[in-house]
Amino acid sequence: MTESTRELRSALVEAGHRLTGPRIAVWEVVAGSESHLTAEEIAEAVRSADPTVNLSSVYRSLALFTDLGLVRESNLGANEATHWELAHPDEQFHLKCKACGRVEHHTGDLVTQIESHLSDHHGFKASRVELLVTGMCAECSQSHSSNT
Amino acid sequence: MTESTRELRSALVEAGHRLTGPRIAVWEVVAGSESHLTAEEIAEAVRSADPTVNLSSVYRSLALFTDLGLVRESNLGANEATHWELAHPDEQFHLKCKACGRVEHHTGDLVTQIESHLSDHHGFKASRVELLVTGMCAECSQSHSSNT
DNA sequence: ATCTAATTGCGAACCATTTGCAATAAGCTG
DNA sequence: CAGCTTATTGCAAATGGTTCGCAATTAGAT
Repeated sequence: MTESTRELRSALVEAGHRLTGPRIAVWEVVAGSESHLTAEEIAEAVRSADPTVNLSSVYRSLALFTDLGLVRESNLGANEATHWELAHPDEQFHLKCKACGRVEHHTGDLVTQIESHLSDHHGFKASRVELLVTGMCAECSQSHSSNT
Repeated sequence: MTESTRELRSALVEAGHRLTGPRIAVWEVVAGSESHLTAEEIAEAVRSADPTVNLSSVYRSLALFTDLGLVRESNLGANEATHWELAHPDEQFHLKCKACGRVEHHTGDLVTQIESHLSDHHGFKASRVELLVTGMCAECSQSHSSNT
């Protein structure tokens, strides 16, 4: 049993759930990936290890992991399927390049600033911040412009 | 013809589109509402003026208006239908109260700060910023806590 | 090894959204 | 105003992501 599976088990057991094959498989995929994956992509990767795992189990595992705070769900654009990734704090937000399609994380204290501002001046207690910035990444801006 | 319809017409004509009944109806609803509406809600309101307007026409009108920059599409939570509202600048972001469900706008320069930071330090040129803060609004925090 | 409830696979259901197509209507043009 | 062309519409069916009901399976406790 890998280290990451051990972590999963303790999280599950603590919340009164069972450690099962499909859950382990889904977890390994999400935990082992740097990127944001759709349920279908996760299912595909899972099936390469165990072809019997069903798509609905993938969805169910992801929903459970989300509840437990193990993974994070995000919408990276209207009409796009939901993407999942390993849980990360709110301060880490998403930068999406509309040219190459890559989605990166960016960490800054700006999100924290927003939270304190809202709390201090407007009595709004933020529990979750979702920030998606769409635009052109440095590399794509270069290649799309005729430079000196 | 109302003032708002006139605005719509010039935007449509300028882009080579026609001013039609369904488009006017959809526009009046969106422009006349303070809140974020789903396509279904818009269709319902439209039908009270003209019951022959079809849901697909509502979708098509909204898609067109979005292209033209007249309305803004937003995801206010995973597994929720898309919501539309009159176009507004990025600096105006969304505050969603998880208790009362209300979605408000909040305007601040924080979004602009993020844009300049990304541009100056990371070469990332933002074209659109979507910021959704979920939490408890001032009123709900009060009523949910036993205060002094 | 046995037992029970949680979990799974499966297929069907669901919901928001999109699409193909024939019928309609907007806005020229004369 | 009538005629014409093409964009737009209504309809119904298709789509795609996600959820659900249920019988079969399996994790983990005894």
